[in-house]
Amino acid sequence: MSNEQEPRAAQAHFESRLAKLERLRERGVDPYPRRTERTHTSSEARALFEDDENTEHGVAVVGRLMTMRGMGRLTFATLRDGSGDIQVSFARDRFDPDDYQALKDLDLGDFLGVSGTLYRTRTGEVTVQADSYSVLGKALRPPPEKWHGLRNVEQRYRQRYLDLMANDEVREIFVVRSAVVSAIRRFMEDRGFIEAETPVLVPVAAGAMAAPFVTRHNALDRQLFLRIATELNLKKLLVGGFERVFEIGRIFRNEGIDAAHNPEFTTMESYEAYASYTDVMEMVESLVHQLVMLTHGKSTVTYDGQEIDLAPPWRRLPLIDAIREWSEIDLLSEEMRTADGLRAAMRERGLTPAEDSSWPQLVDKLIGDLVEPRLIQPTFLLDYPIEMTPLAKATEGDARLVERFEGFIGGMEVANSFTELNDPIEQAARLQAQEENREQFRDEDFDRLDEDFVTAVEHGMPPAGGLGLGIDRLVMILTGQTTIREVVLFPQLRTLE
RNA sequence: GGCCCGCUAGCUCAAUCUGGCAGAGCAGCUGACUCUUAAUCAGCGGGUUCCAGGUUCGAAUCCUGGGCGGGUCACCA
Repeated sequence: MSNEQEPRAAQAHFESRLAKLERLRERGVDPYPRRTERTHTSSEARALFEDDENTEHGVAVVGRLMTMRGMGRLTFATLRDGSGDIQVSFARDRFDPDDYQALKDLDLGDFLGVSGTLYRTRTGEVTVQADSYSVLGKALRPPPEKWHGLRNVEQRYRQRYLDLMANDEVREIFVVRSAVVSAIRRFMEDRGFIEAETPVLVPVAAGAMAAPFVTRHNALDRQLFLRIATELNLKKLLVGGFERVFEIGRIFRNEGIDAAHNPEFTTMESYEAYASYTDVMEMVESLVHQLVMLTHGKSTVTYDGQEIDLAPPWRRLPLIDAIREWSEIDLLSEEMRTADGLRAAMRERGLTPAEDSSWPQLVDKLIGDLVEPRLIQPTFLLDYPIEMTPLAKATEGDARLVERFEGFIGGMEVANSFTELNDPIEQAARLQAQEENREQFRDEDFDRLDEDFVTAVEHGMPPAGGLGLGIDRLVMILTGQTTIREVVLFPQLRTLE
């Protein structure tokens, strides 16, 4: 029901529609019937007539009433269904007088069913000449303004259904998103990966460096977390004998909200036994290329005013080289390997690292400030410091680095991959070091030691290449959106009052 | 969290700089109209200008605080 807080004008509109609803009921019309007759979608009906204009085609169409133009004894209306719009016309001489009069009790936004015959109007529009109509769902509130749609950004997010109703280009973004997710699933299945569903509620929020959401299970009387990654459970499946697994799912990180971050977001993680991160690089290039060909029919997209070519091969750039080139800091030198030394060097270059940040945080900031914004064309950054990556295998010949890459497009991180660490003793030690760092730096973002996971690796895990792909950000690139809220149907907002 | 911007009728926007009756289009209501498609024509109604306080004879407008949203910086993989 309409609530009493509501402005008077809105209340009046609501009550006017309620009165029409009552009148329909008084005439014995059920405004919310259980069954619908539909023979054609609106685009099917139009095609049917255009294929053969000389035959009489009877159709029953349905849809939302978008416009209505009454001209005395003749009324035109537009219905919109999932396939598009179709015009219908009501001629008074084809109706019982009461039924024609009752068109007045219809409102924009109502769902209607119309049966009749297809014809072409004098102005050329394929139209259903109605013999009968029925209300399928009376709307008590009006649709957004018909020329300008809904512009208010806050309302677009809070009432996304109105946004979808009014703005075609918004609807198109989510159609593309669906096609992208579906294509990713097909790509993985075609390569022999099987899809897994692992728990969202977990006893330890491990597998990434991020702050978790905390919740509670009453019957078990214990604290649980929402997963911050799907990584560890998927690797347990490698231990169990699946050689190729993936999961498309929501993960949750209790961190800031901005144009590139929503607290819940969707990733595709995959693990392939007997592969390494170089194999994964090729898979990512190939997957993204396939997606851009699907959505654009070519390998290039325009993003934030820049032309980006996603065709393989992508640039491969060692992280250490990237940092050296754009900051002239040699991350491997002795003095840069301490937090104090690195912080001082960053300050000399005009950066503003926090006083209490840990060394991995500083490196992260260095990447974020100086490297990431320059990676507009697709680029793999290779080989990260071991301190910031506890789940990856060390690079051959340099124990300070691990085999890890991140994939960047348009200055955004979209992929993260390791040659997975499968040495249980080293794994336990590396995660233990994360625990100690978290204590020492009071930084909740260090990874956590999950004993169950270590036990699993102790049973023997095959060598593997793993991947995490940020689906929201990929969809941003593929739809030209510069904020994540435009590719998430219901982005997180503060609640009102 | 800092800074900047925004919030006016159901919707899209004016009026805010320079304080002086808060307007328009769409939507709604009444009527006319058998070829409209942003229908048209005639008429009507609709406002706690985000909230609270202040300055003033007078506040949508200026000031202070707050809310929500957007941008940006910081933080955050």
